[in-house]
Amino acid sequence: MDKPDFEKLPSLPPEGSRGQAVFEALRAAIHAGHLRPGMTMREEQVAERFSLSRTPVREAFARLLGQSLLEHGGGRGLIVRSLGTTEVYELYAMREVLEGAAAGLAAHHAGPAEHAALQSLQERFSALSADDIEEAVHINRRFHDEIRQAARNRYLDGALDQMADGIALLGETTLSDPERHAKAVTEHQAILDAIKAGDATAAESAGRQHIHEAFLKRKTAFRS
Amino acid sequence: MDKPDFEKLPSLPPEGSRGQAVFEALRAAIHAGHLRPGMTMREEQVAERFSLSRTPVREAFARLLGQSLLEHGGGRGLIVRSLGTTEVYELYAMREVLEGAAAGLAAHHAGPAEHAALQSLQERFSALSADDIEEAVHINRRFHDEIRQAARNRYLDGALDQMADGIALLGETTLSDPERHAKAVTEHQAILDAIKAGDATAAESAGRQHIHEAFLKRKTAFRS
DNA sequence: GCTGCATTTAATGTATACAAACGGATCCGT
DNA sequence: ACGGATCCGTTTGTATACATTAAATGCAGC
Repeated sequence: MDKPDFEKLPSLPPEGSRGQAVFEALRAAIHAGHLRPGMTMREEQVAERFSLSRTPVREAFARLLGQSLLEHGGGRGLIVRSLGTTEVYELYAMREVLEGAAAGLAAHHAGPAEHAALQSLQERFSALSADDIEEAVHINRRFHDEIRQAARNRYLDGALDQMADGIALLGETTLSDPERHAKAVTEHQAILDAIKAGDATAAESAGRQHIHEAFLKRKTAFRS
Repeated sequence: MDKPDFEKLPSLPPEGSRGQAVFEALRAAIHAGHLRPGMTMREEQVAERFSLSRTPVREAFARLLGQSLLEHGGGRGLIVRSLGTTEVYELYAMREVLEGAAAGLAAHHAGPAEHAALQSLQERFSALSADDIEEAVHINRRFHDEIRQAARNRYLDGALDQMADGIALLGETTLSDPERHAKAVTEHQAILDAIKAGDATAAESAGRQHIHEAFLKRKTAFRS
């Protein structure tokens, strides 16, 4: 249970209340990998780091606990959750469903502007060299975000946010493998084609398949 | 923006911290219909009602805000969220997906004991007289809960909880109509048959269809 | 009589002080 | 030396007091 490197934590966004700002900062830190599963934090530590009192920190912790990003560590602070193999399986099973649903809904609702945006992202994604992992992750995220927006469903949005939190806890991306990147390009193309054709059933199927492939890749990474 | 009848609020469960207790009490009050959309609450009001300070109440509010059950009412307290027609559409679209997924996963994972439990609930549900709405709602909920448990996916669980919160905000059940009850019996039977047969595809389809029918019923109720 | 601004007021946001609960270490008894 | 109970320190849980902010109100000017 090592301690996080608080120096690297992002500073607080000035918008909104401090409590919400702390919440977002910690969530961002987990997503950025600065806070990793197993790390422990005390309320006072975080409060000092951000030059605040414990009160807004507690508020942030309450929300993070509610989203299962943190858990009580008995006497010794709060712990960044780590996912067991069962949970990873469940996470990907759910993500298959949700990304499938997002693609399906996007096929219904996406307009020409969104088709073009997706097309552009897809072209940039496929043109990337295999070693530029950071950019690949970035564009991949924007591609999926665009689909999510086109789906126009705030509940789906919320559920996908939960998925993103879970994936963040897992750490390393599956896109680090060049072979996986190449496959992802093909899978994205299938999703995009179905969305442009307005074929919800095909889009849903392609979306599910895409996550399923990522899951298979993730599973092999486990055993190594 | 009337004020809630705080007298009818359930008392605090003794387990856990007071903050969590308040959270659950308020959530239960919304589900029970004692707190209805548009009602406003101030921190101090709730604190007095439960003989607490504002601190644990704030913690509860933070979580309720995180789950979009409450929203800031500007200067005048917090407001129980009310759903616009767009959100209702989105809610049911998402619920179709999730209940479908639950049925599909249940078809994979459910064992004989769960088949029997579902069968029993289905028989009790179909035997109900048309005017016993309260019991119908109760058994209906247990039926869906049983499927959810059989699905064995905690992320799906969380997402369905969100759906339940949203439905609670809508108020009246669609089961109040005798005709709807009869249809629901048939639809439940289709889900049950598919689960018992281990046919995930059919189960998912039946689950979606069931929610879709409820949605159609809900839409007609709007216009009245 | 209406509009705009200043004032007032009531609510939330934050800080600090205190209480309770939990773990860990130590000391006693066997 | 080993087991157990107790003491102590640390950390969270709660209460209260203070700061801040945003809406409501009243007044003045037009």
